[in-house]
Amino acid sequence: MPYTMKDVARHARVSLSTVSHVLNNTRYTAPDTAQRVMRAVRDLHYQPNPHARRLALSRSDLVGLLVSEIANPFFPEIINGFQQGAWQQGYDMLLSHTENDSERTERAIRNLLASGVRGVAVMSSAVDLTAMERLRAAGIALVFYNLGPAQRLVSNIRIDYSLGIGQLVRHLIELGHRKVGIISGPASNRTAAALQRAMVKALTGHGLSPSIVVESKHRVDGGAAAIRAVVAGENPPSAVMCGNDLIAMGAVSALEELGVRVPKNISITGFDDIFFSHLVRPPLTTVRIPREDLGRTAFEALYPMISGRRRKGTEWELPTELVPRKSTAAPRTGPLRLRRSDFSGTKIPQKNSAGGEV
Amino acid sequence: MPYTMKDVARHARVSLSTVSHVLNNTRYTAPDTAQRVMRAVRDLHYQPNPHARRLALSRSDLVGLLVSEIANPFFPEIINGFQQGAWQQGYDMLLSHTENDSERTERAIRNLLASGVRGVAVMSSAVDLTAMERLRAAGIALVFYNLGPAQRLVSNIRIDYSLGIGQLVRHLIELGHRKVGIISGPASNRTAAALQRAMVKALTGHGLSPSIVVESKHRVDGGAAAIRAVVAGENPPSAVMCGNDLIAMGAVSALEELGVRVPKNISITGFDDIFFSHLVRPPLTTVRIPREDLGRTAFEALYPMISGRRRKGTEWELPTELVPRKSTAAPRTGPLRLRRSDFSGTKIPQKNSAGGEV
DNA sequence: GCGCTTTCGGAAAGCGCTTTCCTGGACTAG
DNA sequence: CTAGTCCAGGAAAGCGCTTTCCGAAAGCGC
Repeated sequence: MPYTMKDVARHARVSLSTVSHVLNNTRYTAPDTAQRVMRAVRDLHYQPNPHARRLALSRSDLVGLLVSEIANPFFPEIINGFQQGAWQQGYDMLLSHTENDSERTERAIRNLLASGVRGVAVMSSAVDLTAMERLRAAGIALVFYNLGPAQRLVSNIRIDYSLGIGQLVRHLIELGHRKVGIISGPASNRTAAALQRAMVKALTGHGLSPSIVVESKHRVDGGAAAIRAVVAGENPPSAVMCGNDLIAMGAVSALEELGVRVPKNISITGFDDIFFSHLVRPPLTTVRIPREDLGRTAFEALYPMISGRRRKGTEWELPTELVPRKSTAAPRTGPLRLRRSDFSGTKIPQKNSAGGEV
Repeated sequence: MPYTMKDVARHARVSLSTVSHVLNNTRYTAPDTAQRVMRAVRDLHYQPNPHARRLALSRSDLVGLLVSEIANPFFPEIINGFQQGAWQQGYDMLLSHTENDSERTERAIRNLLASGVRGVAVMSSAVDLTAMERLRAAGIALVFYNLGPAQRLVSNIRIDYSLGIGQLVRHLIELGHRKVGIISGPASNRTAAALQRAMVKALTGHGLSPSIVVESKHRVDGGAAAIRAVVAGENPPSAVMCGNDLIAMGAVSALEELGVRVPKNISITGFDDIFFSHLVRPPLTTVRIPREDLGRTAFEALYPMISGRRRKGTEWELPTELVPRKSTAAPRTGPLRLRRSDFSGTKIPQKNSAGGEV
């Protein structure tokens, strides 16, 4: 059995309340009394019981982080950044993942609620907003990702897609591309829709419009299917911008099966700059979202609301940035030749453990 | 403020204790009384306060999962499997990551201890064993990964490397390889050492011995550096088995920079079968560790110890299996030609956010 | 040196739950 | 009809902490 506060009090020859006050800095205590307490704490390796503490406070030192899937390569850095921020302020993180499953989401929300988290960062746009409303109704601060506007107890972090996408489009145009296609994420996904708008707008800004727009799941298999549709059309584009890196990877794989070389015959770009995007062949030209910052910012956005400083949320914005690699090059000169697919290439599993839906 | 048990009791016109007993099934209650209670629970959407519960029980329904880094692609499936298992038995998971940082580890352990977890699965071999002893001394059940033997409160899950490695070596030999090199993980890492032994033993079983053994960090940059050392030697091997997939990916990248084609000029194999290993070019021939099972088994191993059924730990074993893909082929016929590295290839960051140290 | 304020330690209630102990009533047996 | 036996449900203590309130001692001005 670990030591309790009573043990510390006895050891330091003070009362229970004094120990608590010293530990929490909640009222002035004579220096040598405080010293005695601290000594006792150290001597006994005393650790306050967090459950008792939370019960007594009837509010916790917990903040939740809700992601869709742990296995999604988009999240790890966010988790780290968030936790770092939380720890720095003496908060603890409760990590929940929904796996895009309503039962699991339900359970996660209940858990969050019952644990008395002070705030929750919802780093997934594929999450049910009415469930979120339940949290807010319970007085829990929220921070969303690409949802607006800020309101009471709700902050919002907007990703400035236009910045990175602007650079990307300029990059493609400088390479000589004039026919650019888009494989975007599912239209039902807020983030994917916003990204697609940014892409179209950037093209329009240069007097272009997308030669084709295809929708795809944010996954490798989706990208493979989508690119087949793109190149099957007559006069396919010389460059395709994908809604995330996984789509792009799937596209590259499928193209290889079709005998189309990337970037020689067609340029492909990703989005997110997940860790593996520099490992695939060719390394992906993509746009980076500063994900560690995103996690840290998420906590920063939560903090004023949960520490009672300012209940009203605020808007945050994070930039994006082009990361040029090897999957883009000057456009091909002749027409695109496809090899009749013989299905001898890499099998791409239909259901991947690591999707990319965020 | 959420409803409390008192509210439920009032609503159901029974006493507090009856509610508790009904909820926990801890003594016989007349059917209609129980019904009334359950109705009240549903009507109020009552959720017990976990902190109060844990305080009262002075033991929690928590099990810890300790991993080294969230960002490590080795862990996501393990986390999922473990959580699944825990939830099924009504336990909750506390996820901690050490980031291979002693301060963070210390904090994680303290946290686990203070939260009163009943057991901890330590799914990282790069973790300080004396710290683990502290947990065990506190009566917390442990399950390790590739550490033996089982003892009081300590179970162990052994990965049967020999199975998959045996298949892998046979695969290489059938392709015609006779000179096989090894790039293993750091010798200081239990798991890496065990894997290396399995590789050597499998080769020996076929009358071969490794033509060269190089040690590397379990990371992409380590693999790149290691393969350079391997091919720099005279008469380099025609196939190289790597200690994990990241090493293999680094090796493939570095070889490409050197103008060496994989698998045409040299065969490279990985280990772990992380998600991305089928996405890199060429898709990696590797050996799969059933990681979701591993996570689930970790909880299963913990369960008898924490439920008081059996304090003594047990030994578990999980198989491994060859996953043949495209990074292996018949050996080259002529000598290995290197292009003088012009450093124009992909830059491989020295410090990756996602290492592979487990 | 007296009455005032200030300072700081301690007692005690309460957070929401579990669990032991007890009691009042319904039943059974003689 | 009475004594003994069950059985369902309630009262209350306690888990380890926070926080309010109280009071003793010290400090101060006059």
